[in-house]
Amino acid sequence: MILRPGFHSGAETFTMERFIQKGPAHWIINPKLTGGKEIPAIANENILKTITDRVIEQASNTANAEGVESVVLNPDAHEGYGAPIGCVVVTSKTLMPGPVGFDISCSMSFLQTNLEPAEVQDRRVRRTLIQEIEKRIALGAGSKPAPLQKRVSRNDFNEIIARGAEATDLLRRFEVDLTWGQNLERKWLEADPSVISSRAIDRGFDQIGSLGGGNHFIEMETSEIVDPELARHFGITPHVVLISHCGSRGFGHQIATEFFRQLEHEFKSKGKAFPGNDRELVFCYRDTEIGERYWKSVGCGANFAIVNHLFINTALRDALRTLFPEVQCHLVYLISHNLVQPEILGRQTKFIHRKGATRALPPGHPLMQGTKFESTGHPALVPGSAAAGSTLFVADKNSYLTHHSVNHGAGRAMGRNQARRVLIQKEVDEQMDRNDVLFNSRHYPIDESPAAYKNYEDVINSILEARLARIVSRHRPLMVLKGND
DNA sequence: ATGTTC
Repeated sequence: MILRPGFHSGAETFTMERFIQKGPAHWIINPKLTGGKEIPAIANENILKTITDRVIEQASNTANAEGVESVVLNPDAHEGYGAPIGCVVVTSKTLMPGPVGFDISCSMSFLQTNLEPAEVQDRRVRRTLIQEIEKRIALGAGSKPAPLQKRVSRNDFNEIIARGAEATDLLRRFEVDLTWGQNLERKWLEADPSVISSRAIDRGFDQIGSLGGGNHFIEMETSEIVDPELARHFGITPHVVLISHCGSRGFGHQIATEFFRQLEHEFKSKGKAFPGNDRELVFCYRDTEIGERYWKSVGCGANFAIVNHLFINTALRDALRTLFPEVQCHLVYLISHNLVQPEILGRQTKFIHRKGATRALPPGHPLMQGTKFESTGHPALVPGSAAAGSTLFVADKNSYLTHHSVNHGAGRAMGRNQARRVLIQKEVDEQMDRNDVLFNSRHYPIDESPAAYKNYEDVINSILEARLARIVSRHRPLMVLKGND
């Protein structure tokens, strides 16, 4: 049992169990801390220590919001705005912009190549590849139109946010490999550009095909196959892979900002209290005018993010081709971890909000019917850090505990300001050097240092011990590109 | 996450 020292209640001070164990790496937050709500947390004992009082408070605030039926914390849980990052929130009638996040449909993608690790071992080869990628993909905050973006017209942009990966003629024109579309989730919400503000379109227009900053990244990694049968089924081989993390840039941010503002105004004008007195926990009913607009808007954000990611993968393929003209690339999967989607839970369709949570649907799930993942479940990629690399999972028998989700990463162990205070730049850079991981800047962003994240092995072990998911393959970094904000 | 403060 984990004790919470110095818990204050009125005049007395006592210790209280913060978590109660339900199974291997499976706990609930003590209902006395959550107004009686049962909030599961997936964590081994080391990870449990990273679930701070503030995360518990945010999880409790979210669970007690009108319309919320379930909140679950994954091992990467850490403080967010409104709801913690690394959580799943289930509703039936309400939609919540907080448990989706500002970066609507932020996603991971996994591009399998047929390059041998030996072919990119030479540092000069990797250095050249970094330069070729930088020529094709804008990195960092703001708008720095890249070659692919410059070919996008206003009409193209409208089609991108309306149809996403189903805009096949457009994608063909941009030389996106259309076979990649089979391995991503294209049936999104009912996207409708007519509800999107001109400001959101203006912000997004210059940014399609760009990476962004913060924790977004592109990494080249080696592969180690753990489950040969599943790896073969997914198309994963022991060759070099390119994984990337990016979202909907200023477009999704603007959409989210507008809904937070509108809903805050609506709550205030009706004299309605914010859940947990936190304005970032505002919500709306799906069957209202604003609910309808949010639904259609999130669809547009998801479509932007998908095409953004397809453009990035196309640019990565083209960068590889400059050195390896015959290289073959196959998109294994592209999956969002910031989204609300309708999914069947039990017998009913619910709104599953994943905020920094990766969907991991099991074999036989209705949404997998007719796909190559029907008999296996789909791949769920969990990046760790530029030192730890990443792991590709598939759902295991207990994935129902998290409504079929795993964490979206290692999760921050310290805030960005704290990281800048306590970490030493020279040591961060030297660690990358020791690991022979090349990066695209003079200094690795210190607030993105592996040391700023939770221990990846503990995070992975939490997933495995809880039997949420099992490992298909593991990947170690060779080089990383980040926006230098 | 983000033209990092309506």
